[in-house]
Amino acid sequence: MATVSRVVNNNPNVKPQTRKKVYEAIERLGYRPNAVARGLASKKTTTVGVVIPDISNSIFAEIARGIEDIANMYHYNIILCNADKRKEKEIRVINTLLEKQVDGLLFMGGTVTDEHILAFQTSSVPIVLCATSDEKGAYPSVDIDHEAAAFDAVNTLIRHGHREIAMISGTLQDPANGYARFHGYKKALEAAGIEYQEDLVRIGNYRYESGVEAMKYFLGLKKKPTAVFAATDEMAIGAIHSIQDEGLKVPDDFSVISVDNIRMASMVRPLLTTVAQPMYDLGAVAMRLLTKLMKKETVENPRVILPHETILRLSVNHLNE
Amino acid sequence: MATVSRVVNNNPNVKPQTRKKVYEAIERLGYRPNAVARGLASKKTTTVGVVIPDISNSIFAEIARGIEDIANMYHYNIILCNADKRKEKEIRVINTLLEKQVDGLLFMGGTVTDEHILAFQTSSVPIVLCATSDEKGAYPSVDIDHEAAAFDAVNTLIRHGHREIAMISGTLQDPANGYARFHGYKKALEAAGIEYQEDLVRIGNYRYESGVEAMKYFLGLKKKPTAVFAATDEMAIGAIHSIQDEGLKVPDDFSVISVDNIRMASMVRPLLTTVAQPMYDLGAVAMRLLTKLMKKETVENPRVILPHETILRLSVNHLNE
DNA sequence: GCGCTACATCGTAAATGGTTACCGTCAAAT
DNA sequence: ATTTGACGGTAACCATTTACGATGTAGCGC
Repeated sequence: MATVSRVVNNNPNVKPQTRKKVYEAIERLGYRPNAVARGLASKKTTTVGVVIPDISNSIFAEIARGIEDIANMYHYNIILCNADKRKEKEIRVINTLLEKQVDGLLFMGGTVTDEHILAFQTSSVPIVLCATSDEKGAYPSVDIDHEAAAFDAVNTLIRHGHREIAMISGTLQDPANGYARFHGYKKALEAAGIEYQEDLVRIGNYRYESGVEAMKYFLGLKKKPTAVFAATDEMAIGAIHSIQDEGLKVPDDFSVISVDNIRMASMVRPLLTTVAQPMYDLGAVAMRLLTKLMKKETVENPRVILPHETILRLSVNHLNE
Repeated sequence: MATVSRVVNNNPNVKPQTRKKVYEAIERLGYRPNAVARGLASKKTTTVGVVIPDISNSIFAEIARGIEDIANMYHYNIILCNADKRKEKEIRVINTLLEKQVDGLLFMGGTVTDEHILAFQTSSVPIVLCATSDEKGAYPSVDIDHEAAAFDAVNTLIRHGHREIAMISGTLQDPANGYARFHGYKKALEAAGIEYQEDLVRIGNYRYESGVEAMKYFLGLKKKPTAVFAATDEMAIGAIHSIQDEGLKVPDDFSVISVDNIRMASMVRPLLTTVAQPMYDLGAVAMRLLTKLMKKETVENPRVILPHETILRLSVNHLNE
């Protein structure tokens, strides 16, 4: 028994000849190791839990792909749970994942509240936050600097001569895509000495339709902006179509910029100028970090901020050109 | 011990008073049931394996969402494995999933070859194919009728007066999105007495760019088609933009139709006319079927074909209108 | 009131399929 | 002959489930 265990686990302490015999028997009997029994005995399952808001959202799907690729590389499997950013569902899946004895946990979600922390604390396995972070910074995380990304986006608008800049924001309750990006907008305005005007920002829900709606509102203003910054690409694309549906042109009549760089950004006309967030890498780096933690390697910086990059395409113009 | 097991599993054979004491102890000790040990003893893991070509592909992501929702409803978790339609990776993940003692397997992939069948046969748990099916029809599956969907798409073009209809196909090696849809195209042509012309079909790789390329080719033909059928929405959108980039109009100069109905289809101008495939439902129904199989319920029809529906939007016009 | 039966409740121990610490054996080297 | 190291076997252990048996108690007939 022990010998079989050794050959299956590639333990060197077994004579090649015996090893061969074991392999033959395995073949002959159609033996398949039972990972559950192995997990019980070894206290390792080589699976990690991933809680994700919504796998059908292309951003998270891309992150998930990064996670899975790296997990696979290190011979982990992942258990995927959608939680829709609903707190009580998040807590629930965290607990079932922990019951399943995952070797580590990757958490993606909007906000991490005190209740989340409480759930995390009952865990004996490492946890890393992906595309979020906790207030206190107590947990390892990987994310981008949303505020800086938004700042850069608005700033490129400003550098193109725009001063009447509207924003289609997410809800301010959302710390990353909402609050932080909105604050980046405000700061960029402030840094350029432009006064913040409340009626130049609308709150959307990140979806295409809400971008269309918000833009309709701006189009109806007596004093129209010359450019709009959308918190996400999808809303930006909605805004572009809203503009075009009125017979106006992007970027001639309005410049549009946003943050994300989803694939669709290069599948619209005009090609969307946006600040890219490295989605695949967010997942990949988070998973890599988790593997280190699971191996109890010491990691220098457990809170990593990945760089963003503004991608100049065709939806932004110099004003009066 | 047995009593604790009983209360944790809601077995009625335990005095309410004892039950309460157990709950108290659980609370006090912070006890969390170990699902791995439970799995070993009960031979059930309440997790199912899902092999998927690519989770970052929006179609599969949507299917996956359907799978996960239903799985969750029946208290299963899912282990997600990307296999990129690469046979040897598919076989590999099937085996590791089986080692992990999943209670069932959901397989999505391009082709199911004899080697797949061989791997399936070693399984003691039910397997259902989703968005594919095997030649012999030996395994439960849920899919749409790709050929009929393509037929309907081409037929609506024909009913709009078009007779010079190009196709942007997928590779003919791919049984569903490739071969079947191509054959639907041919049959629709044939049924309308239109001669099939080889230089009116181009093979793409399902991606936007290949749609752009293929359309460029058609645009360069001396005798241009008046309409194009793309095997997938993404290629259709590429085609639309290719047309627009030449200063031509959809649908005035060219009609465009395809199959899929991804979200992006209603996020382009003009809104894409397409034959909708119920992606979420494909996943949901497949998972529901699997739950029945896992419970050893007898199922009337293990090979389900979900209906498709052609969605008339704005990318198709009557010819000479 | 007694004895018996039946049932509810609970505990015991085997089983699940591995890993691994520990020990014994054997052959080669010193 | 003794030491050493490679190799293989034994058995404890992992945290549950579950078959089975033990215990206690209530109901019933007499």
